[in-house]
Amino acid sequence: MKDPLALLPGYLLRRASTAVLAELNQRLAGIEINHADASLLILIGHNPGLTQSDAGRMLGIQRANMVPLIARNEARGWLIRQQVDGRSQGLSLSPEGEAMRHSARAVIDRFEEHLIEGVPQDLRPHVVPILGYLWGARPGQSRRRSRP
Amino acid sequence: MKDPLALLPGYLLRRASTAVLAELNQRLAGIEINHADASLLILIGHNPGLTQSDAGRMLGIQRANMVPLIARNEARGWLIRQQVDGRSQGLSLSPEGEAMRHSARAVIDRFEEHLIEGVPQDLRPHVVPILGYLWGARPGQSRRRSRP
DNA sequence: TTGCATTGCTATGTGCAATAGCATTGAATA
DNA sequence: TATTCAATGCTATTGCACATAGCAATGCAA
Repeated sequence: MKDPLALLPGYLLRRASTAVLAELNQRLAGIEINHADASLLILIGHNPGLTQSDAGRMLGIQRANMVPLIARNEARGWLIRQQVDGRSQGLSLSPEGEAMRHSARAVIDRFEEHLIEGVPQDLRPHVVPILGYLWGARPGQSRRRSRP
Repeated sequence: MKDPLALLPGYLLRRASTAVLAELNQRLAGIEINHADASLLILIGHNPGLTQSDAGRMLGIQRANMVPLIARNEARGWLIRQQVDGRSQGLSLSPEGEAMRHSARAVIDRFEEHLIEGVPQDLRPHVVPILGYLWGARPGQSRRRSRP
């Protein structure tokens, strides 16, 4: 009953990701939000006026899939859109959105702390860099591609 | 235009996972298989006679979701089930399944190698352990839980 | 001004994971 | 041994994340 997959970084990455995401969402459910909405609020909070398309690019979400995400957060009273262009809309947080962003941020910070505690102390400084390399090293998936 | 999420392990983990998985599937598409089926074949190849439920537990897939997975791989002529019990079925690979497992394994090994090349040499030994900790440290998601 | 890229959007399909429930079967216990 | 309980494989359904194709309106650049 051995697991021939347990040494494959790709496999471990996927298993770790789903497990970690599941627990994060479980915690975020306590304040009635999910990780996608929380990420959006945090991103907009740090970059008010950001365009819907730009936000999608930074979050790795396609334009088409941004529509329900933005609509949902606007309907919840967290997001405000204002036309900057004939086509672009600048996004910003309402006061309620700002409050929610703070709450989410607190939950996430607590969770990240808990997460890192599962890693032996001497390896902790390497966690973020390694994940960054695993992500950023993907050619064609780079964070700074200009044309899809 | 700064990214306030870029330092969060949980966020990085998710982004890295989706990016890596996408590229792996792209490569596996070259031999007409996806990562889920490939994982199954590799697992069964190393553990012939494994039960459908056991395989699901090892792969983190629920019983209900194993049904189409097994059926698909049986329909492809890769998997063989034989009743060991009135209820359990032992899984094993057909010769074609064995061949496909080898091909998949080769693609995956090449990919993992490519993946690890994106990580600076001095950090490489830490990749698998860190991912293991991030995964295995999840309480309630442990690899060795007996009851769901 | 005319061609082209961008933006936000609709519609749609696919794959993965989760839940609830079911009949059959095996195992443990009284 | 008979009864209870858990496990197995399955159906049916749901929700979510992600992808593609296409569209009208708009901005930009040659």
